Amino acid sequence: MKPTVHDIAAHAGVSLATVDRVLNGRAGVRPATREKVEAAIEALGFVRDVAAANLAKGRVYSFVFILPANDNSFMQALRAEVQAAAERGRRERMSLVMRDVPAFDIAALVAALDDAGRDRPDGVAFVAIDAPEVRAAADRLVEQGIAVVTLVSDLSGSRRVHFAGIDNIAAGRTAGTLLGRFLGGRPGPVLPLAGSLMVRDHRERLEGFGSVMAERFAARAILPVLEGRDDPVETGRLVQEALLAHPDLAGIYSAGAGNRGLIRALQAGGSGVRPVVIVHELTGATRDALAQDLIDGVLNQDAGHEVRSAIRVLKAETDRSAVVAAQERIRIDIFLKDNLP
Amino acid sequence: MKPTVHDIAAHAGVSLATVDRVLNGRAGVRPATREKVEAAIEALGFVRDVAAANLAKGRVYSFVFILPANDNSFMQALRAEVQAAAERGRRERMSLVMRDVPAFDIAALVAALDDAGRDRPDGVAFVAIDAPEVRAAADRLVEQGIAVVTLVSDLSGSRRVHFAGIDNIAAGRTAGTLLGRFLGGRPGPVLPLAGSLMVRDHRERLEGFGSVMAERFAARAILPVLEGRDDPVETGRLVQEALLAHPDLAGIYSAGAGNRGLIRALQAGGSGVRPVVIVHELTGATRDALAQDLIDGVLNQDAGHEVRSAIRVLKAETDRSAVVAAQERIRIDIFLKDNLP
DNA sequence: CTGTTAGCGCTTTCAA
DNA sequence: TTGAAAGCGCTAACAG
Repeated sequence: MKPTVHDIAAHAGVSLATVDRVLNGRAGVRPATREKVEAAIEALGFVRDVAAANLAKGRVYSFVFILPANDNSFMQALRAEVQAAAERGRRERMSLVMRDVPAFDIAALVAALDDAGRDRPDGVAFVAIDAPEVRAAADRLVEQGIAVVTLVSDLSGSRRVHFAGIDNIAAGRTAGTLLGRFLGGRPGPVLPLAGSLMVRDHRERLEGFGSVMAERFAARAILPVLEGRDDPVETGRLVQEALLAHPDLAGIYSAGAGNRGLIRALQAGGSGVRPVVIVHELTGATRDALAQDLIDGVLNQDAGHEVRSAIRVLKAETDRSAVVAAQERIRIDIFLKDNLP
Repeated sequence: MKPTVHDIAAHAGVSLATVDRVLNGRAGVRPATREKVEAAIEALGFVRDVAAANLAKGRVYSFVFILPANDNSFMQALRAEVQAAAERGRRERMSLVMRDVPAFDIAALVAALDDAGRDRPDGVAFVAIDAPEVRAAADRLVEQGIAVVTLVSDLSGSRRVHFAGIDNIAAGRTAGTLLGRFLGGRPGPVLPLAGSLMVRDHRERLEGFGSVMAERFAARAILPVLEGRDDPVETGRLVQEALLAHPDLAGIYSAGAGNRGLIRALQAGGSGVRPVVIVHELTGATRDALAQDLIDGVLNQDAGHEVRSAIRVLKAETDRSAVVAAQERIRIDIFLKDNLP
């Protein structure tokens, strides 16, 4: 049978309370006593039962998720995943509240972070805007002993314990290789599209994309980046114009959201061979477009995985326990028509 | 505060024991009483605390993993993941034992399954060989009330509760599209490679591969499948011969293991442009080959994910609780040089 | 500084 | 058919 606190108390010749104090690193134990207990723990190979401990503590993990009130499909999916996790959480001694903040609003995000801190939750997860004020606010939470995790978009130089999101430079490079190789010898320029170059993830994707194109497909002309503000209408308009301006357009890489507009423009595109298209995020629209051969590949980050991972990391941080590193690496999923889930 | 068994006992005007009997569907409760309790559960929105229940039961989940004593990198990785999970399990009231059986040996696998059943574990996970005898043995376990999960390779028509592995037909199709598109207009035939056509996963991969080639790249000549028995030496020899016999060989799809041999043959290949190569399973060898531009893409199944998923499903089955379906779908990971983990 | 004792939420004898 | 009471492994007052 696995040894329990009782066994180690007996073995060390002390009471349960003392064992508990040593186990939890609380003060008020004479060094000699502490050593006896530690020796017993070592000797019996004791590992504490976290479930029992949490039960005794009456612990309820309390986490706050702060998400941008952005209306694109990806953010909707992310919110749905947080919601689902919150519901499951009831079964597992976890209270998870979700708060919306206006998108791309630094002041609002800072306020939300400070606000979240006031309730003294065990952990906070949020989609970062990469700004010094936000970094400072995140660090204030860490200062209070609250575990902080960034979600989808990271915050450089901050003391957040973890980033639950993909490597966007690698994603951009992957898109570049896919697009370059799918194009093969087909002539014509390539159009990069983003939501906004102010957002770190889009910027990094284009950076990765650009470097691969320069390294491996140097002959290919790259048009200037168009910014569609993650808005389907705006994006659609920009693409339509580009298709007219460049009848020989060979490829499109859409690093941002608003792909419904891109897809509509492609459908309307009409005559000629359509360009090779790689986009981000598997949504209803991009999924259908892939199935109908309107686009060629979708890079995706799994919102469900990101949310579950953020929760696991926050829990582990609260318990001071370890995570399985490999499980918390968010993959860059590549979907072709053939491996749609 | 979340309602507990005490609350519902009070609300229903019965004792804890009766509540427990109803909760666990045990006999010996008058229908009228049962209904009172069920009404209280409903009214208070009670959800049982599984951790507390397991503590009280002194439950230790007991699972057996049966893996082929196959020496390729993938199986080694799989065994390492099971080992790691077993170690973590000590912390989480789980006893996980791993048993080896000779690879591709139906009788040995059947014996191992029957043997596992004798210890009456809560669940068994194993890499299936798709044969009627194995199916019967698996069903015998299910009959005993043991949860059964197949791992990596599935068992058609059996009563296993879950398959923790990838969709191999889709994987083959994906490989086909990648290879076909990477080839573009480059002339020359394509060589499919497998470990053995007796194994279901390899067969399915080639099936998917073949259908995509026929549908979308009909002009491309496909050479007869070569079987390398998942052995590096044998596979290397076959590829070397093929390279000599077909100097214009344009592509290779390796659906099985033994890729070290393939890679060596490619390195030796020397003169001319090397074929476009897509293989399965990210190992040390395939990873290096990808980084060095010796091969073009790796399809992968995440052994760690498969093992963790199998465990989650077995646990859920034992507890009669639900899983997050999306979390248990094993992805077909696609790795290019640019998104290596 | 250390020990005693009463739980956390649930299950399980053993009586009634 | 039902209930009282003890206890799973751990923590947290409260004494001493």
